[in-house]
Amino acid sequence: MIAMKKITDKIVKPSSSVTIKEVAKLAGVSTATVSYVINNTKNVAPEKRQRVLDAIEQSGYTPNLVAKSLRVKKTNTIGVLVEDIMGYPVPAIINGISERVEKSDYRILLNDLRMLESLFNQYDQIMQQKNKINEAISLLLFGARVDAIIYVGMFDRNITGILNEINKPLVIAYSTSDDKNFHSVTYDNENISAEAVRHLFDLGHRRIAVITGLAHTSPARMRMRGIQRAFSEAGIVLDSALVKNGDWEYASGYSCMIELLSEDTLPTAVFAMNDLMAVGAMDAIGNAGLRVPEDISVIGFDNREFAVYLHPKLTTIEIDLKGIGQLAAETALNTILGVDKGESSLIIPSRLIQRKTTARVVTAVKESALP
Amino acid sequence: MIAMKKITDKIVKPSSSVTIKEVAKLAGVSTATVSYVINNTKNVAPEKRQRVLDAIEQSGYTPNLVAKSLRVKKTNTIGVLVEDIMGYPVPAIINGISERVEKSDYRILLNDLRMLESLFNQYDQIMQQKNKINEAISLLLFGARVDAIIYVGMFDRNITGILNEINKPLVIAYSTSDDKNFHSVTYDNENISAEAVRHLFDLGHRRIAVITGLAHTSPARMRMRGIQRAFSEAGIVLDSALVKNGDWEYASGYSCMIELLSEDTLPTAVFAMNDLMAVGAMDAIGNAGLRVPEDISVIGFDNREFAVYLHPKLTTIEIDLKGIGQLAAETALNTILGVDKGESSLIIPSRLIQRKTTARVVTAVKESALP
DNA sequence: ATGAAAGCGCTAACAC
DNA sequence: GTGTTAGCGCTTTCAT
Repeated sequence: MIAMKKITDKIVKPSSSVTIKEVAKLAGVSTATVSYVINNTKNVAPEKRQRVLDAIEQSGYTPNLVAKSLRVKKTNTIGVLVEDIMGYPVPAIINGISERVEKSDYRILLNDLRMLESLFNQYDQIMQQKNKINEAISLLLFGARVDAIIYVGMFDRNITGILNEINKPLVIAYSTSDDKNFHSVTYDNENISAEAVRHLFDLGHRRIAVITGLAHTSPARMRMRGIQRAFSEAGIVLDSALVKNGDWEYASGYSCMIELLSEDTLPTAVFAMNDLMAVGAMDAIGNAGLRVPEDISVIGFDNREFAVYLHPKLTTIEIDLKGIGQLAAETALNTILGVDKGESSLIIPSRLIQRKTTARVVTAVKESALP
Repeated sequence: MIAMKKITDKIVKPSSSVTIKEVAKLAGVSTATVSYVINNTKNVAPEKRQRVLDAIEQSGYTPNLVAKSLRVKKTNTIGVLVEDIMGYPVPAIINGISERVEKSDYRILLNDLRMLESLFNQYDQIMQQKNKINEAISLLLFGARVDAIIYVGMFDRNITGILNEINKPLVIAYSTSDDKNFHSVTYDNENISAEAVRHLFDLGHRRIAVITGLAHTSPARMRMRGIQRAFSEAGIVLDSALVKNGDWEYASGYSCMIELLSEDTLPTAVFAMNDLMAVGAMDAIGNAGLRVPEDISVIGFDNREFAVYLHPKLTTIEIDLKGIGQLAAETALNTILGVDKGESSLIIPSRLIQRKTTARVVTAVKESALP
């Protein structure tokens, strides 16, 4: 009899149709009692509790979360609003969010703004999309009733003008915001840029060129600040003729490098503000008949997947994308619980990855000839 | 007065606290009437309808979707269960799903199984994860009450043993399933592989090597079938000494190519079953002092992002990932509506992208010297 | 310790 | 054409 019961238990499948009411009847208790044991919200007599547990297993009961959400006015769902899931940092950030959120029994409602299609990289047009953003936020908040929103940017820019009358936590990941009503978690630009040039200094480089990103953008400015700090701290002067303004794209890396190559005295190293421009620079160097890193060292930023398939493998800076996601989720969750830590702008450290495109400045001596 | 009212309308913010009841009171009608106009579900007198519309705008009312879901037993949400969002095909597939689903006013509940962490590419262990998968499905279905599930695979393998007692549509994207209870939408492997070797034939190649993926996997077998078909249709024999078994990873592409290079007569072209192995092969060729495509043509599969940063740019096969996502969503939506088209296994065509690693076999004549 | 019952916000009979 | 109202499945107050 007991054995039979066990077997019966096994073959039962979860079913959407069984409710708390039926479980209650099966266990011979009230629905309230069932609710108490499910949520551990009140003491119930051990034997009753067991009867309930058995009834749950026997019936394959799974609580209807939407009914619960309606009742408790809390969905245990966080809305993840991404500018574009195809944007290179986005999946890794979502990965981090997902990992953290799952631990707390929250779910993710994903909304993809699909900005890459409509923008074609015209960053300036982004602000035109504010309405679309605010509409999505409204839907998430007042329609789906998510408990918090994580906004995942792509462009590491300052987000402003987002609905400020919102009554739920909003944390911005990757991008930043001047608006102190929101939390933002982003990565270190300045210190790591300084570290990158220090790495070049250590290798003996002094004539260091930099290919910047779009000059007015926040990351370009912050990276530049780090670079300048490293120079001034080392008492070395940065030759302004050696800084060329790119636009984050491959082609600009290529053309900036061409310009650099036409100078009277060549740089011995170049810091490109992202990997795309770094590849462009490498190609330009190669086409000019020079070699990386023997003639010119190059260092990128982002550690894109392709960095490791380049020849030689690209020395670059890795952003802890997953860490950003985790911390963003952590922050959202804490704010929901009201244990907000206060600090509104969090920064995750970045990391320099030394690969093969940077080498010591030694004229006419190949890397392979070094000890 | 009118003008003032307009201004007042403008500054009103959406608010989560206003319910249909308050709108009804504001408009001087019943909640039923409000519901009728919101959902266009019954005729209402034009002036009443207008009063309701005004009241909605004035109050900033947004329907509480969780209440509605509970009532109509339908969440307008589709659960997207991905094996790992970091898997290369996944974001593009989600992109396609998102685009399609948004049009029909559905939302996406994202669940990331994060298999990459736990698997380390031990495909065989995947089956051990069945429990985890089924648990996630149960949660989505019976907890969150999604209306359908799209399972996004990474490994293009046959999915079996998934909960078969489910009462909601389940469509498998990218992977396939023998289980005819589910729809699956995947991409073309066989025809496009045949087309790739035909491309090589057209270029005059006859000694064509192939570096396969893990031999027992479904895509490896299907691609091989396409290759063999192309050979037999052309009346050319495939030298079995020229097919080497790789494992999808870079290193295997490299080592297989090394073996190939040690043969008495070299192949003039090699078809690697993915881009990773293609790069490995290219590197081996380069290290052996030979040149791509002058000495050996190479062709990959997947059109990974890095394909375009290689030297020369990789000729490869592009899978229409976004199309897979769109069709998967379309299928799920149709099944929800009961307008299921019947066909359980859908296949999206792939596309050959001719870039610079394939060239005509002409000994001692460089590509650039051709007309 | 337990249960009866109200009510979360909405929709859809059903009655008028 | 419009309103009344029951009820979706759950939690939680309030009695007991």
